[in-house]
Amino acid sequence: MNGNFELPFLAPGEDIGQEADPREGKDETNLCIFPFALLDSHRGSQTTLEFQDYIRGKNGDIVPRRWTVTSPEKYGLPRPCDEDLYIALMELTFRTGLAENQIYFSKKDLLDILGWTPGGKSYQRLREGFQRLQKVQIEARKAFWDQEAGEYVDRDFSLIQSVSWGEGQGTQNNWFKWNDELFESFRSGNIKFLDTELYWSLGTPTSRRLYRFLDRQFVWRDRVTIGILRLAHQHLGMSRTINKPHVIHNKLRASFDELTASGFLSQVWREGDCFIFVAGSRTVRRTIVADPNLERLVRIGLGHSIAQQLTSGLTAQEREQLSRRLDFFEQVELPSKRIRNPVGFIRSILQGREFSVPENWQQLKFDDREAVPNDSASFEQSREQWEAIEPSREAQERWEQICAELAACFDSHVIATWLLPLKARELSQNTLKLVVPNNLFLSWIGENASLPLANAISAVQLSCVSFYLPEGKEAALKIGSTGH
DNA sequence: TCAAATCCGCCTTTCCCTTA
DNA sequence: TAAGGGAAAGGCGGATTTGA
Repeated sequence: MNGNFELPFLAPGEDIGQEADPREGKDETNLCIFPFALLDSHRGSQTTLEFQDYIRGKNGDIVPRRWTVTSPEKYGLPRPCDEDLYIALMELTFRTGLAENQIYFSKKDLLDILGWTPGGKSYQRLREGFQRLQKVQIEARKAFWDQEAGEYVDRDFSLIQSVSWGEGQGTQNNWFKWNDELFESFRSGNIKFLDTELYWSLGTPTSRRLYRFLDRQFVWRDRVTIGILRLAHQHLGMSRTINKPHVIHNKLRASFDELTASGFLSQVWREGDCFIFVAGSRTVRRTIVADPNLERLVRIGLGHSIAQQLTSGLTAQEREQLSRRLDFFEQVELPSKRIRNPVGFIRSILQGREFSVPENWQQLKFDDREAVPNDSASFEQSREQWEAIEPSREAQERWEQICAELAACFDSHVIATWLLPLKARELSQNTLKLVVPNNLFLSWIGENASLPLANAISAVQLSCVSFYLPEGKEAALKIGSTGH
């Protein structure tokens, strides 16, 4: 299940039935690595920003990754306040569960999220911010991972495609549309959680950008070592004229203190020309969740904290039932019924703990797919065999390590949906034996994850992963380490 | 009628750049 | 390495307009 479903259209201003949780934000995974805005509004005349770092390419070669941001002189480059606007727009967008690319808003709501006082120049800043996000062009060279091609690819895009700035109040005439490619990237799962309560509490643009960058890095490790100049110039966007490590260190001291005081960092120190950051207790690793249902609920549109609250305390059996209930909702109810308020619908299911689904609905649904058995008896048999498989503890821990490595390539819901459910049966002779629930998983892994998986296997020093079906039959797919 | 939206002006803050 | 100047944006509060 990849959650690839459409939600019914919501009219402007229509209540989506979700309790807004404005502190649950999202960030596009590429936009937190390289900046798209000035760090300092005082460099207003600048119309180009260039950033570069290096990644390991398809064949293990070191490939330069370039990120060029340009803007017409008339509008200028996005400013720090425009970056805040982007975070606020992401909050708004994900409150509607990615239902539509056309997002309606009230100016007052946006100002509330941004924490700007309604009045003064706030409305003007808002309007100009939209214009700059619309006019900015990003040329990303080898910065986007293409799952189909299995390599990093080039992308040219703006952030916002169109904006309607109505004169009236409310949400009737005020809307914006994300750039199609960017919106598709959100839908493909190239997004991560952002603790916006922490984000908005940070006092300076530098702290906010450092937080977004490090939060992305902490997704798959606790400690980040990075060259001082590289961090300052390529990822934070500080002026290249500030090129002495001690000067940069002094400028970043306040941000380090702020992030340490907030609990996001536990320690940060300088070793030669590098900074070493250690994640603190507030670094939330939501990208790999123990309960895949949680990610699915968030994707449907529930706020993370609400989803967490409603799924906490479920027994293993109830979690399994909920998973099947969500399958039924996504595959049968949503396409066939006119559910006006899917978020409210799902909440009522969770609150009532009513997870039952009609008998044999999977048979009807799965009959269309060659990947699963096409009679209910063999389907049931296969499911029983799958449930009877006891993972080996050592092998399972190794598999979770591999999944953690893959967080650099795939987003949470992808890992939670397609990879974490696999059961690691055995680890012998440096080979990990994994059992997949059905052929659908095999074909997905073969098509989308072969290369990243090979890299991850190499990173945890294994030589090979082989796959088995629940009935014990070995699959043709086998992935070996790329390494050394 | 009242909340939302807009306009305006003044003071504060931020940060690059220069100089000692 | 630190301090000060300067330029530009941000913050804030009050007055006014708009529209449901």
